[in-house]
Amino acid sequence: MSRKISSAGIERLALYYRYLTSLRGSGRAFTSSEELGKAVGHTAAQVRRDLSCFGTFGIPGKGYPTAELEVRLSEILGKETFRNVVLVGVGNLGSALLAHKGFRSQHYTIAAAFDNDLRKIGKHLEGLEIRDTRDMANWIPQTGAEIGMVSVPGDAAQEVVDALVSAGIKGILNFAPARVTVPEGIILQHVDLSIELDRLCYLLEHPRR
Amino acid sequence: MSRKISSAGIERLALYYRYLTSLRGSGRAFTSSEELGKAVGHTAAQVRRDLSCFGTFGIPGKGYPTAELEVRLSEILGKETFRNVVLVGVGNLGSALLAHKGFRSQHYTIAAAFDNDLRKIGKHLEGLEIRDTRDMANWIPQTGAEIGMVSVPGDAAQEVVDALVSAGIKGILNFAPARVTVPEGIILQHVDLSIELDRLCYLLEHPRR
DNA sequence: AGTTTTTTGTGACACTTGGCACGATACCAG
DNA sequence: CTGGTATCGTGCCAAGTGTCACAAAAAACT
Repeated sequence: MSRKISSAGIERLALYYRYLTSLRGSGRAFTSSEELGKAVGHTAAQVRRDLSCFGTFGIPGKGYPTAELEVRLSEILGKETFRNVVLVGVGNLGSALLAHKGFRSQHYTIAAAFDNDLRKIGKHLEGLEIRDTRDMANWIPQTGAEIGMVSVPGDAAQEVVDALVSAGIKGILNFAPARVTVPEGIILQHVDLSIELDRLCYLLEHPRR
Repeated sequence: MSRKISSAGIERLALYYRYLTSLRGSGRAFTSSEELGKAVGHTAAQVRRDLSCFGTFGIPGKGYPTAELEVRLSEILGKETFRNVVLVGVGNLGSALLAHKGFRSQHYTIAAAFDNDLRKIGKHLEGLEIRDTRDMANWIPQTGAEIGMVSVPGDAAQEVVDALVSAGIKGILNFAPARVTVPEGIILQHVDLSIELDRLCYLLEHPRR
């Protein structure tokens, strides 16, 4: 067994988990790789390969026990408990992230929000006081957050990321339209809206096969 | 020459383009694969490989002419002209997308916005009247938009996507936390915020290498 | 109990993708 | 005009990723 899971595989795991939670109330005790595959748009073999990276919980002839698999996936994905996240940049996108209901159902809580705009600092949004970015080093450690979401203008991104790292943040989700660098050991993921559109356009105009 | 560009490669092209536009005012007439690579966090060889998919515009010993390369990339990415996009779902995230300044600078215009909430329909946001989702079939063709962004709750996503396809939309950027299916020939891309966080968490807890 | 059915886990394979290294090519200096 | 230097384009290779197909195992049925 045991191949290393790919980055795309992690995404699939999260999708399997989401499907299992949606199944939770239905009384279904078992599901199959085929069903899981259909639910997330991949082949049954892909599902089995992904799951096999973490041991064998399937029962030949029967499938996967839904409850058990859900628990196991929540462990693998680190969702056994709620997880605090901090947000920097309370503009349009940042506000939307603050208000986003989906995070909570996925066991994420935004524990602090920061901005450098004096007109925003001190205001409350979604029950959270917006604080000065210069206070990040003080506040972030108290929250226990290891993850930071960055939604500031592109030219402020590197500076903010550096400050987050100094404050002890270990993983960063960067929504700013700028490529930034982080020290060794810090995990960085980009979510770049314009570039997603660009990719879509390219694929529209250059049909594959 | 000429290998097919990968999906990740398209993203890199968009980054090269972004870097070149940032260079525009600087008077630099040439750049090199090494410089481009450094700017977007990849190797020089990667840059050359990506660009070589579309012909040879580099000059050995000198590099790439910035102005010419920028034009060529804008053609490849379909950015010669502004492009209309429609938005469905004017909740938190949808509003943020409407207000997002970055789209305009990347030659995208949101030409219509739809929602099914009667309290929102008819209101104006960012100079755009929010219309009833049931009118999509009438309005979308007039906009000439080929791309739709979907930011509705997960359980409404498939329905909305189907309606967009019926209205002639060819490419869909789906922000809803649900996997949807589209007919052959329609391009679909997912941007799933919770799953990006999940991936980050996984990578935090399972250091690679 | 034995046979059939279902579904898993995985070895093998094919394909994709990124990196290296080197020949080719254009500019530049003398 | 000739040699030197910088940089490109690309053949080749190595690593990573998804698919297929099949043996093995559990369950269901008679």
